[in-house]
Parts: sequence; structure tokens; C-alpha cells
Amino acid sequence: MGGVAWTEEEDQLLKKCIERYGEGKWHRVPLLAGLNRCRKSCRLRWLNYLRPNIKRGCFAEDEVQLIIKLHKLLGNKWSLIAGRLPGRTANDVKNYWNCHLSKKLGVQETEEKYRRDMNVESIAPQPAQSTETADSIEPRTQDYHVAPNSLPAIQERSMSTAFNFMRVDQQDHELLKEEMDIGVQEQVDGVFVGDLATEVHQFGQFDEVNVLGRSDEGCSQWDWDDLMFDMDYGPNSL
DNA sequence: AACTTATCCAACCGCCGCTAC
DNA sequence: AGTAGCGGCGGTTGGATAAGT
Repeated sequence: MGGVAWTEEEDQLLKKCIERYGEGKWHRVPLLAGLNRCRKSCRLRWLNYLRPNIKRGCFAEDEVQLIIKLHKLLGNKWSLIAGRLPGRTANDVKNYWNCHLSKKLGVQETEEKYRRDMNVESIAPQPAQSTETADSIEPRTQDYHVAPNSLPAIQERSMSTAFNFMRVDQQDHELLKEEMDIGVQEQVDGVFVGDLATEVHQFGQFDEVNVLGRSDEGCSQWDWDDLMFDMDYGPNSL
């Protein structure tokens, strides 16, 4: 293992401590539980192994598909992805991705890139009504940068700091609508807005959809109402 | 059977943002 | 404003095990 394995005795001590004092206050847990472990180890052991309702074993096909879709949209936001998979931990999802999916999808991307380079088949999605040329489109793999939370617009936002900001392209917006049963609720002057009005951001020359998602741990089930969208078609398409 | 290589995954590490002082 | 302490997160490590030779 990556460190010293937990013993059954340590597990019991930690479990009893959490049952008695509750989660949180991790800095006190080692002392209260009588464990010679750091706060982080205790927290990790609880979250990834001892916590009730943790689902173990192989990932089902629908879970795998969901991970792929969410990773495409969210990037390496393992805790967010795991939050949509009841019983799965961020560590589980991360490990599964690193062991299984990254290689599998890496091969697929390589093949797609080869086809692109060879001009065999155009697979890069084009922004709606865009006047951009194919040459001006960046590789698709670069379309999923998670914009840093430090974006000025986000900093100005008075909403919870637990919101994450990311961008997806229009194809994924359609994918979300169709496969995750999310409806775009309004359209005003070509700008789609969700439950809450959000600013329109523009990244370079790309048309985009902005997604805001709450990352609190309470969202352990499908609750896509937490997601809000706003779409910026950009100057190139207006 | 013995050895090597690949894979899996629990645990650790370092960083970040938030809060309180 | 600066800083220390905390919870939380993602990346990485390395031991256990399986598969291959």
C-alpha cells in the first residue's frame, strides 16, 4: 500500500469515535479515538472505507458511462463525479479512471486524432452558426478546461464559493439535455439561462456554455437542479 | 516452480481555500 | 493585512496480487 495499512482494531476505534462524536473536527479524532494517525488519515479512512453505505466491487456499465460523461464535462473533479454515484467514493472513481478508463479512452482519443490528422473523417464538433474555420478550432481535448475559480467574474459572484465553474461546448450541452434530462429553461437573445441568472463569460473566440455546479457533499444523488447553465454564443455567432 | 511484469487500490503528500484571530 | 489551523481535494506512491513467461 501507499502507507501503513489500517488494522481491524484501528478501524473499530475510528468507527466508535465517529459514531460517538460525529463527523468533522478531524483534528480531534486521533486523540479522541486513541489512534496514532494523523487527522487526514482518519478522515480518509472513514470517507473511503468505514462510512456506511459505501458500495464496493466492480462498477456497473451505467456507472462507467456516467463517469465518462461526467469526466468529459467536469474534468478531474473526482469528488463531484463521485457525488453523482451513490455509494462510490472519490478515491474509487479516481482509481477506476486511472486504472481502466484513462487508458481505454486515451487509445480512443489517439485513434480519433489520427483520423483527424489524416483527414479521414471530420469529428470535431463545430459551434453552432460559427464562422470559424476548421483550422481555427482547437483540438477537442482542449475544450474542457475547467476555468479556475479565481476568474474575476466568479470572484465577484456573491454566491457560495463552493460553486465550480467550467465550460462545455454545445454538443455536450445537447448531450446533457438529452441524456441527463436537463432542460434549458429560458432563452433570451440567444443566451440560455438556468435557474439563476449568471453572467455571460467569453473565453477567447469560442462559443461556449457555462455550467455552474454546487459541490457540497450533500448532493449524493441525482440532483441536477443544482446545475445552472448559461450559454454564450459569442460574437462570432450572433 | 520460480521469476518478471502488469495491474489494482489504500494510503500518503502537498496544495488550496476558508475561517478565526 | 497577515497568519495559523483546519477541512477538503487531486496527484502520487508503493505493497499486494494476478497474469504472463
